[in-house]
Amino acid sequence: MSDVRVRFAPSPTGYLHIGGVRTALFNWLYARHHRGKFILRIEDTDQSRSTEDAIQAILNGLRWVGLDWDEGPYRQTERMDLYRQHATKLFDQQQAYWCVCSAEDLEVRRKEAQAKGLPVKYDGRCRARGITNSSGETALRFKAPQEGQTVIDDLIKGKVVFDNSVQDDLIILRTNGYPTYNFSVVVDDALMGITHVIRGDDHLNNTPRQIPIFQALGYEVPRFGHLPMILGADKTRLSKRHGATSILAYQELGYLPEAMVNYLVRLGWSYGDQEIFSVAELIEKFSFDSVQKASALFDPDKLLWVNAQYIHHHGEVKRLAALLQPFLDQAGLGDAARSAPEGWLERLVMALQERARTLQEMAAVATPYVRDNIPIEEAAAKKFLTPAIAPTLAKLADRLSALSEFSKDTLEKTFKELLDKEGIKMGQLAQPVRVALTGRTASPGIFDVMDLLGKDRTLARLRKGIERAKAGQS
RNA sequence: GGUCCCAUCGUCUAGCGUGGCCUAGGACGGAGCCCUCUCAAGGCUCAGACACGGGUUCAAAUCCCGUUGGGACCA
Repeated sequence: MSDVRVRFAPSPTGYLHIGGVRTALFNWLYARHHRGKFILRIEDTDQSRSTEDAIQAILNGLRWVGLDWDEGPYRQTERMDLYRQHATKLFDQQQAYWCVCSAEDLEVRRKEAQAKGLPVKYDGRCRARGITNSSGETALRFKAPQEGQTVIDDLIKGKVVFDNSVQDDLIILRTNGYPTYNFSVVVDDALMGITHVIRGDDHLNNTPRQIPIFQALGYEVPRFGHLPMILGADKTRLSKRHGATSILAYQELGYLPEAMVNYLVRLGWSYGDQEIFSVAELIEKFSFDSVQKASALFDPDKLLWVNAQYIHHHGEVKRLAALLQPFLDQAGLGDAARSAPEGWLERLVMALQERARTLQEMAAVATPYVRDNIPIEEAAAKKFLTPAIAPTLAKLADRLSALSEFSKDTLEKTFKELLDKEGIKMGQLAQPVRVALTGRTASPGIFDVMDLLGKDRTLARLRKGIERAKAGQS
C-alpha cells in the first residue's frame, strides 16, 4: 500500500463518454499500479445541468469496464459547508475579498480593454474597497498573486510556466453563494488527500489558478498530470455527432469491456509495439512516462479490430456464450437457444467466434443454427441447388441417415467416400449442402454446421434442399 | 484577443531523454497473393510519414530558434 491517492471527478451533465472513461482508466491504472486509492467524486454543483440519471449512467459505465473505486462516490452538493468554510477562511486571512462589480459592468470593461488591446482580466478594483458584509449582489474573489511565476512540473507535459501577472482574481463564491469550479476542486482535492491530479489537458490552464489557492489554504499542492484529449475523426471534440459516445452504447453494440479498455489505453499510451494487454499486464506496465502528449483521434475501425481479437482469441467460450445470450434475446432467438442441450451454445460460440467481431454480429450469424424454418437466399439457391446436383445430394442424405454416430469424424468420412465415388471436388458438394442447411453461402465449416444442427435437422433441411434442387432450373 | 499545450504513414504509435545501429519499425485501415468446402481466421507482399525553414554538429526524426498548422482555456 502506497500513499498514492487519485480521483476521477466527472460532472453528471450527460452520459459517461469515451474520453471520460479513458481519464478514469488512467487514474485507475496509476492507483492500481502503485497500490494506492482510486476515489470517485461527482461534481454536481451545477444543479441545473446535473441529473440523477446521469450519475447512475456514470456508475454503471465504470462498473461495466471494471473500474472499481475505493472511496466514494462523494458528491459536491453534500459538501457545500466545506466550501463556504474554506472561503470564509480565505476572507478572514485577507486572501479573498468581496466584489460588487456587476456582470454588466464587467462586460463593459472587458470590451473596453479588448478594444484598447489590453489584457482582458478583472481590474481588481474591489480589492481595496474592504467590503466586509456580503449582503446583496456580492461575489467572493480570490487575491491571486500578481508577481512571479507559477510552475507546474506536469507528469505528462513536463515543465509548464505561467506568468502570475496574467492571472485573474477569480471568483470563488458566486453571488448565489455557490462555489465556482476552480475553488471546489481545490477544496476537495486537498481534503481528500489527492496526491496526483490526473485529468484532461483542457484543465491545464486551470492549474495555475488552483495552485495559489492550495497554498493560501495551507494545503500541500498535489502533482498534476494532464492527459491529451480524444478527438473525433474530424479532429473536433468528441460529441454525439461521432456516433455512440456513451460507453454503455458500446456494450449494446456487442463490445467486450476488456476490449474497450485495451483500445482506450492504447490511445495515448504505448508499450513498445504491443497491442493486446490483459488488465493485469496493464496494471503492471502502466506509467505516465510513455503517455503521449498530443491528442489522438478516436478510430472506430481499430476498436472493432481490438474487439475482434478478444472474441477470436482471448474470450473464454463459456463467458462469451453467457454474454451472447442477451443479443440472442434481442434477435428473437433467446428461447430457442435456452432450450438447446447442455453445452450446445458453447459449441455454437466456438463455431462462430472467429467469424464475428462483436457479439451483435455473432447473434446475427447464429440465426440458421438456432431457428427452425430458415429462409433460403434466392441467389444462393439458384446457383447451388441445381437439378444436376440433386442426385448426389440424395445419395448423401441416404448415407447420412444410415450413420449410427453423427460426429464430425464420421461426417467427414462419409463425405470423402461419396466424393471419391462421384469423382467430384469438395467444393462442388459442400456449397450446395451449405445452402440447403443454412440458406446462405457463408457459414462455419460444413461438418461444424451439421454437428450443430444434429442428425434430424440436417436430414430434414437436406431433403428440403433436394426438393428445391429438383425443381430448380438447370 | 490573451495565455497555455501539441506536431512521425489516412489513423494509433515505436524511435527522441544519453544525436550516428533509421535506406524511420509495428498495428488498424487499403491493395494483392497464399491457405481453403464457403465466409472468416491465419500467413506473406506492396503502397504510405519525420509539417516547413533556419541553425548547432563530422552526423538530427532526435538538440536550439523561428514559421505554419491543430487544439484547449479565459471570456
